Order: sequence, then C-alpha cells, then structure tokens
Amino acid sequence: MKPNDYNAEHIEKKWQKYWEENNLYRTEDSVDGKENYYTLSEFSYPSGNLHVGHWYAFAVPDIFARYKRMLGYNVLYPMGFDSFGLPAENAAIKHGKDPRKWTYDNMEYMKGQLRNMGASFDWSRTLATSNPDYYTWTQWMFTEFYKHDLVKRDITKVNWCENDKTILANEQVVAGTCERCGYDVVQKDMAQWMFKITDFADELHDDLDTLDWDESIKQSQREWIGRKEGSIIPFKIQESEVYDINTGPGDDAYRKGAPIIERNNVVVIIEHPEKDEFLCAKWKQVDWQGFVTGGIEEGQTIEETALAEVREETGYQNPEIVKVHDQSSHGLFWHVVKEENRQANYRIVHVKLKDLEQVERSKEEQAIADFLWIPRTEVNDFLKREDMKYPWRVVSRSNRVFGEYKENSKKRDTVKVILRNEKGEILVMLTSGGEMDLPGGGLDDGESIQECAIRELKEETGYTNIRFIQKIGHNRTYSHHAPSNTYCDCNISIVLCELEDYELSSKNISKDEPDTKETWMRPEAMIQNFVTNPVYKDAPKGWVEQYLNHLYSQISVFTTRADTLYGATYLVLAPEHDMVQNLKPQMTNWNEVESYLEKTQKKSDLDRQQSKEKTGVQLKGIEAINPATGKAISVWIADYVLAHFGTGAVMAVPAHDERDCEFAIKYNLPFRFVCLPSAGEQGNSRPLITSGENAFIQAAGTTEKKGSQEHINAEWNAMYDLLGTLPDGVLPEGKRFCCSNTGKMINSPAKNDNYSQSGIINGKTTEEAKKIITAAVDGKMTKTYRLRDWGISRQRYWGCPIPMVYDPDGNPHPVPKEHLPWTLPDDVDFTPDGTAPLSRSEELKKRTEEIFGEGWTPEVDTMDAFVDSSWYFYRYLDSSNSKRFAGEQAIKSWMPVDMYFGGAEHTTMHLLYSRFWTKALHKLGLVDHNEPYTGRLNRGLILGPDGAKMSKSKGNVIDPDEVVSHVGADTVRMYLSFIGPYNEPGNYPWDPNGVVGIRRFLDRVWRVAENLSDTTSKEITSELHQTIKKVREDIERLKLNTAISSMMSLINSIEKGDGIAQNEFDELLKLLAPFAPHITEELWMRTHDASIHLQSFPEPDTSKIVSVMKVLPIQINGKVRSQIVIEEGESNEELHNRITQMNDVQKWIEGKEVVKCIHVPGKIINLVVK
RNA sequence: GCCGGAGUGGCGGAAUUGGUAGACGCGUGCGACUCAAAAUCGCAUAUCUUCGGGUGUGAGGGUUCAAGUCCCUCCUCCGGCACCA
Repeated sequence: MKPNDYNAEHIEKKWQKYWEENNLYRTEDSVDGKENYYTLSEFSYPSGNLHVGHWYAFAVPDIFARYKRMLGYNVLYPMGFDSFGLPAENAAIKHGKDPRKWTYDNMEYMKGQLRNMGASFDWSRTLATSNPDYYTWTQWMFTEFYKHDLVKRDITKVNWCENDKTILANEQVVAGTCERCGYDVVQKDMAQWMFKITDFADELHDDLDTLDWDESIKQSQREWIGRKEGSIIPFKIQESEVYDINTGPGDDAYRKGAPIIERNNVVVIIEHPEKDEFLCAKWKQVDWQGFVTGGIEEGQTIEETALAEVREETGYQNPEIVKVHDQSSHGLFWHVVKEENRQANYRIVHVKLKDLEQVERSKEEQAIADFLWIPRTEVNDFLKREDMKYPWRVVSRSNRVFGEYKENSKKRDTVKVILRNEKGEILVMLTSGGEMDLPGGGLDDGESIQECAIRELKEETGYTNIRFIQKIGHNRTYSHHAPSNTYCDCNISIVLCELEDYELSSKNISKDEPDTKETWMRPEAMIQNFVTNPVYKDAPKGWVEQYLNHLYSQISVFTTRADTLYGATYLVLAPEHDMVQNLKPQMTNWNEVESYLEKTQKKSDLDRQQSKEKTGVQLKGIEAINPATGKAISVWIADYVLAHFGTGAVMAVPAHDERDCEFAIKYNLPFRFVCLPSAGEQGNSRPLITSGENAFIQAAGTTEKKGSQEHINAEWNAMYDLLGTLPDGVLPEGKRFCCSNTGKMINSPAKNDNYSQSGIINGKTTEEAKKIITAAVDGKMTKTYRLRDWGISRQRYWGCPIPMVYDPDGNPHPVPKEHLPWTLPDDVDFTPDGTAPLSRSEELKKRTEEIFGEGWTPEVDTMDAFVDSSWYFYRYLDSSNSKRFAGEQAIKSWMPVDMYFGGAEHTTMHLLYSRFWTKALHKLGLVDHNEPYTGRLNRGLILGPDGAKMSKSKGNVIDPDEVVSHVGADTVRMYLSFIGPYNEPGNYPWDPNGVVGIRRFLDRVWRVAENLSDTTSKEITSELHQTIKKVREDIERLKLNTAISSMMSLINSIEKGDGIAQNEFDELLKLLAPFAPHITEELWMRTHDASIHLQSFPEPDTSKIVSVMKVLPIQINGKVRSQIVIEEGESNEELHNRITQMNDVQKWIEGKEVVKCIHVPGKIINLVVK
C-alpha cells in the first residue's frame, strides 16, 4: 500500500480518538437557535458480541442522526444496555459464571465494539437497566403505579411444566408438551403481579390514530388489543327440581336422574357449649379429618339420626338441634370402616351441646377416631382444603349468626345492594376497620326498596347511572353489625343493580363515611374475603351465599350477532367458567363433566386450538332460558369456547355460525334459521357451510360443477325454497346448514309462535336488530378486548426485584421510597429449580425483617425484563439524576421521541408496554405527554449470504469485526444502508461481494480527492446539485440505498468527465459525511480546521441545475420510436412539423393519419396514428 | 378464515404526481494492465429475433393517447390475528 492510499483502519482509529477527545457528540439539553431532535434505537441485551444486526440497528440510524445534526438540529442519539433478563441469565448459567460479572464484562467489551462503528452516541448519558441507580426508579414507578391502582396481584393461568417445575412462555409450549423435556404442560393457577394495561385499552387503541407510524405497525397493535364490539346478553338458569330428603325414605331422597347413591347420611357439626370451637374427628392420630357422620336408618328423621350419632360416636349425652340446613347435596364420602370412598347424600345438621356430660364411647368408635375441639378459624381452613370434596362447605359457615344481641336491637328495614359492572364484578365497600361489606342503607319513610337501593348507591359510590335489575329472594331478618359495635335486628332486602357506565357525580357522594373505599371484586374473590376476613367472622353472612347463588343463576354471553338471538338453541360455556363449579350440585352427570374438565385442563391453549374436532359435554340437569323466545335450552361445556374471551360463554346459533353448526351437527342439536342474507351480501363466494351427510347441496340436487357460480346459485335457491316451507325456521334433520352473512331478520318470532317477544326485530336489518334485541332482553352493548393484563412476575434471579413485602397476615405493602433501591441480593444460587431463586436469599429475608418487623416476608419474584425497557428512553435524558427518574425540564425539552428505530418483533410487546407506561406516567402527572414516540420505523433483517437467517448452526454468521478489519467501518455502514430500503422491514441477505462494491466507491472518492481539478464543468456542477437534492429527499424518507446510488452516479460522472474542483468536492464530502464519517473527515481536514461533522448539510442550488439539452422521447401509439432535442422558444406547431419530418417517425406514420399529438412538456411526445 | 404489505433481470433493488421499465451495486462475458494470478480499470449485459422488429414488471380482464403505477377477478409470498362467539 502506498502512503497516499486509502487506509481505512488507520484513519478510522485516528478520527474516533479525535472525536472522543474533543467531545464532538456530547449533547446539551438545549442549544440556542437549535431545535431538539430525539433519535432513538432500541438498546440491546449485552449478550457478549456485536453482530451484523447491531450494526444494522445502530450504524444506519446513526446516518440519520448525523444528517439531522448537519441540518441544524440539536440531536440526541444515546445508547445503553437492557442488561436484566433471561438471555443474560441463561447465558450465564451456560457459561457457569455469575450473571452480574458476565453481564458487566460483556457490556464493557461491547462498548468498545460499538465505538468502532463511528456512531455519534453521547456516551455520557449511557445506562444499564441492571444498575441500582436505574432500577431504583423502575421500582419507584412500580410502587407509584401500585398506589394509583395500576398494579394488582391476581391469580392467572400459566403454562406449567411438572417436570421442570417452572412456568413456560407460550412460545415454549410445543403441541402441549414442554419444549425442553417433552413432558405434558398443564395450566396452573399462580399468583402474579400485573400491570392493569387493560385500563388503557381504549386509549392505546384510539391514540394510534394520532401517530405518524406505518399503517402496518398500527394495525398490528390494533389487532393485538383486539377490540370487538358486541352485546352481553343474560340467560337465566332454570332452577332444577330437587326432591327434599324429608319427603320420604329411600330412593325418593335422591335427586332426579342422579347416579346411584349408596345411602342418605347426616353430617353433624357439633358446637362447644361455651367456647367458639367445634368438635372434629381425628383419625389414626395423624390429622383431623372431618365431622361426625352417620347413615339415616329407615323410619328415622334427620334430627333423630343426628342426635343419635352424636351420642354414639362422641359419648356426649346432651346435644340439641340448632338447625337442619335446608340444602341437601351429594358427593364423595370417605367411609372409615370400609376404607373406601362412597357416594352419598348429605344433610348438614348443626348441633350444640347443652353441656359436656360424656359417657364412654364404644370400642369400635374409639378405634376409629379421636375427637378434639378445633377453633373456628381452623375449621374454616379445613373447609377450604383442596381435598375437601364435601359439597357442604358453604353451608357450614352460615351458622351462628343470629339472635345473640337481640336485647338492644332497633328495627329498621334496610337494603343491601349488589352492584355489578359489565365484567360481572361486584362492588364492595372496605371500611376503615377492614370490614368488607356491600353498599346499603336504611329505607326512608315511603320509599320503595328499589328507590332506596338506587339512592343509597348514588350516595355511597357517586355513580350516577345505575339500573335496577331485581330484588333477590325474600326479606330476611338479620342481626346487623352496626359501626358502634352494637347489633340490631332488621329486615334486609337484597337488591341486584347494574352499572350502565362509570360516570361519577362528585357532589352526591355521602360525607358520612369518609373512610370507605370501594373495590370491584370478582365474586369468588369476594367470597374469599368474606370468609377469611377476621373482622367479618361474627357479622351476618348467611346472605352472602344467598345472593351469590342468585347472581350465579344467570349466565351472560358475549356475542357480535345479537340479532340472531332467536336462533340461539343452546349455550356453551368454557370448561373453566365459574358456573360449571357453581352448578355442580344441580348436575346429574358430574362424573362425566369432571372427566372432561380433567382432559381439557391438560391441554394448553395452543393445543386446544390445534385440535379442530369439537368436543363437549352437556351439563345435564341444567337448563337456560333464551330471553327472546322464553324457551328452555340445553347448556354445554366445550373447549372450543375460550374462558378468557368475552364472558367465557357463548350463545350457540348453529344456523348462523360455522363453529356452532359443526358442534350442533355432531351432537344433534336444533337449528333455527333467523337471518336471511341480503341479495347484495351473497357475492360470488360460497355462502353456505355444508358438512358431511348434512351437506345442503345434496338436497339442492344440482349437477353443476362444485364451486362454480351456477352451483352456488343452486345452493342459494335450494336454501330459499327450503326456508319457504318452514314456518318457524327450524331446520329438519338432514338439511342443516349455516349462513353467517348479515341480512334481514326472519322468524323472530315466527307466526303462531308463543315467543315472549313480539315481532320487534322481524324484517329489520342485522345492525338495527342488534340494538333493539339487546335492549329488549336487558342486555348491553359492550366492547371486549383480546389484550390481557400484563403479568410481570418471573421466578428468576437476574431481574429487577419486585419492591413489595408482606405483613404477617400476608397482605402486600410497597417498599417505601427511602428503602429503594430494593437491591437484588448476592447470596443466591440462581440455578433454576422451579422456585424463585430470591426465596433462597437469607440476606433478603433478614433485610425485610429488620426494616419492617418480625414475620414480614419479601416478594421473591423478579420483574419481566420488558418492564425495564418500558421507560429507558426517559433515563437517557438525565441518566445521573438521583432525585427523579429524569428531570422535568429534560423531559420537556426532549420528549416525545422524534424517531424510534427498532425491530419488527417488538411491535406488539415492547412498543405497547412502553406506550402504556407513558400513559400511566401521564395519568400520575409525572409527564405532560401521552405518547412516547412520534415516529417509529421498523427495520428489516440481515440474512446470511445464503438467504437464511444467520445462525451458528448454519455457519452463515457474518462477524462485523472481521469485515471491518478488511474494508473499514465506513464501508460496512454504507453497505448496510445500500442493501435495501431502510424504511421497509424486508429481509436482506448479506452479499460479501456487495461490500466490495461499496469499498470501490470509497476508493474512487479517495482517488478523486487525490486528483482534483482546477475547475468544474457546468454539467458536473448541475449533477452535483441534483444529487444534493436527491440525497436530502432520500434520507428524509430513509431510502438510504437510493441516496447512495445517486452519489455513486455522481462519482462515475466526475471520473468520466473532467474531474471536480475543491469547492464542489467539499460539497460532495459533506453530502457523504453522515454515511462515511471517517473518510470524509480525513479528506475534509486536509484543507479545513473544524470537523466536517460540525458543518451544515449542503443545500441544492436549483439555478445551477441546468439541462444542457432537452431530449424528449417520441412515442407513436404509445411505443417509443425516436427522440428529439427540443429547442428553446419553439412552438408546438413547429415542433410537430419537425417531428413528422424525421426519418424515424416517417417510417411509422407513412400512409396513416396522425389523429392526435400529445406533448407533455419535459416528459414525452406521443403521436396517435390510424 | 380475517386484516395489512409485497410480487420487476442471474441476485439486492430503482422508477417520488399514470409519461423512455430495469437507475445504482453485485454477478457474468469480453478487453486493458501483468511472465502469471489477484487487485484495478474499460466496454457489454431483460428477453426473443429472419436484425425490420416483436415480447416483457405474478395471471387474466378493464380504464387511458400512455399502466410496474389506477379499477375488477384470481394466484403466490411475507407479517399480524385466529375454534374471538
């Protein structure tokens, strides 16, 4: 190499050092006269080595940042590391090193590599999410979100591998088995911390319209959020007939259709005469197992049996009946003597001992069991145990609630209101004493129960739009636990109301109860609270079960086709639906149902979606009422209905829904056709779903080719013919089909039908009918979302600790700010064994107890790494601030991000999460903007030279360091920009020869610089300014490939022509500077003192763009036949004459007539000849 | 199945509002330099051709003086969603 040759390695090192020493890229928060511009590229995991993907992600946007800087913007282009998370931990495990050391070593190494790109990062602002001074703010924001009700702890279903004892992500589940070990994956309930991202679902959806992003990115987000509009329609459950056990002995006691039950039993709950304890049986000295039970002998009453069993089994002589609970049920029963499980009917009898007079028990009884007195709380625990199959759990809690304090009572009629929202949640009030209650109050004089309920709700909750649904059950007399710790006896009516919307009226909120906090709870969660809350244990709660039973006596379905309600012939629930468990006592085929539940539990979501064959089980003994027709329909469970979509229940309309059709044919369920497709809706596509023997076309009897228009028409005609013969739309067997098109309603109701609704929707269109029928059946128009709350708990070590601690009662509390950062402990063996590694840290345990007190325990899960990356763009703005996550002024001057470069794989997760984060910060008043990124660009992927994704196993990985050492960083940067348009996320293969092409170009630039001329020709000057214009336009659009190609053309012209003078060459260098910062700096500094990167970007001088000759193509009948040089000032007529004289043209128009001559100035001339 | 986006030489890709399709680069061929090779430089390179011209932007139709670009139908690929009620 000659001394004057282009030596990339040398000059790149030289100028990188110079820039660093001169702080060329230090970015101030504001510069006078310059507008701020925030360019961001997604930071990366410190996985150890920079690959070509990093260059594509960082070096190409650097061109854009440099360009903006030369345009006069104050540009921030920062870089950092997403240094928490699975990839780092897995890699650390694999390499047998401490993840902390491994991660930080990698970061140091990668920083060095990043410097070689010649990128204009401001390193003074760098960050790493695993630094305590970073994650202290992650934790602080978590606790702030918690305080503002944006965080919750909830139990959700997760994929669980029994073998590895760990949670798996959906992607790790392959066909229902674990990706790693092949073991079956089950769905398991686990408590998780979650961000309530669904609170922002509408905003996240609607605000997309305000963003200047590529439509495909927005569309992906919309689909991920998955908003659907439809109706929620309530279906009442028909109460099943139950024979009371008292009506007769023997078989009469069994419920209709129930499986054979061995006998009728009593379960006796024995209460201590003085203490708050119950007598329980302890068998085989190991564990207490239950209560005294016994069989009812023929001719005996329940009371007699109960008292006899107490005397026989316990020896206590003086029991008295408190209550025989009026609900009978059946279930499995462990028979101690026979040592086997048996089916039996139970009656629960509550007995209280008058005294403790006791005689010796029989030897047999002594052999079986010891008896012991157990405190009430333990009894409750026992009743909640997983293995408790006894169905009398609930009943047993309803004892001992009335009549204790009647002396001081004052009677007043009151209401308790169950206020329900559209999600089926119930509003409860949490008073300052921790007591859980429903809103309610006393009836004023002359007020109806309904009026009182709505008035009280408005006063207590502030909600203005409340709808009365129904009064539940009868008035009941209860002791009411009043705030002054006295009890009064009163009639309580339970009223069910529903919220129409969430509008609040602040002035109507009662001032009486300032300590009251309202919470929405799911009914199951509510039961849990009522049962476990110690404050509540003596308060009346019998009615809790009662109103929940009523609440559960209906099933709400979500449908987008409410108009077809008259065609709903059965209901299908997801197997996980709450009602399945709640209706268990009424079911006559529980065994069958249970085995189906077990089967589906084993399947993952993915698995369920893959097996297309629909399966299901009818819930026998259960019937629902179609609210439109008033007719009873059957209820099924099937795993094609998904628990987490809509309400987890669907109304099945087999005649108008493909899936319902398939299911109904399989199980022979009725079809009713209620919507006639409009003529315009038929289209050319095949309208009918036909299936197996029911294939409708067979009835049509056509001979046309299947799939042809004629065949389709025949189907339609056959359908119309058939429907004409069916007065009520009920399809006969063998002619069952389905048509999901919209249209006009028919048979809703049909003639001579006794349906409860008169013909309010018959003849209406689908859209009209949806609204009318929804209102008519007390349904609601609503929206549902695919988006689910964001669960962030991970049973991993290398992540941000969740800053929560639990008091001795297990209640969570946020770690206060003064104890942040809540540091990640060091004394942990992080090898995964299924439990959270932090649970093994002694230091964390000790720390928690020292700060919060004895019995307090730390949360041991860490956060999903997506949490760390949801706000990092704020930290760059002020990365050393120890008072705030970022200073307010810094945020104001930079946010929102003007252009965010990233991978398409982050479109739905990271991009959505960080948008949520910004909206949450905005809601808390911490930032003044509502969206984090104004611009977003998804980049493509660099493939290996073979066109496949780069991977070590394929051996097609390109090592950028190696390429750089051969051709230089400038070449690699430019090649990556040249490979394809950066504004379209395509896949571009790396072509080793293509790199050489770019290097040749830079060599030419060098050569031109070595051979500058004294003057520049007009043509080159013109082309230079055209190039300037084009390059500006192209970078602005991020079509860097064409910007480079135009510069190549210019260099080609310069070399072919008479060269270029210093002045013009300087312009070219500046044009090239963002792309190739090193070589341009080297050539520029030969004649200048200040860096080229501090210069302004060239502006095109249009006056210098001259066309020396205007050559226009001549077309004849649209085909190019010749060219002509336009002369200035020539009239159209003169031009036309000149053209028709031309030999090239003559040839084509000879003997023909020129009809028309179209002259588009500067573009084309077209002669039309005949 | 639904919703986006795309289909152009041997390859990556140009063609910004309908106006000369294939810019620029790679590859290939020929030539120069060289004892030779590499590197470099120059010329050529959609395709068929009877050398007049014909045909060409996934397929077929349409609008227009003129269509890669606009309209209709279909096919393929990529991305997102999906037993979503």
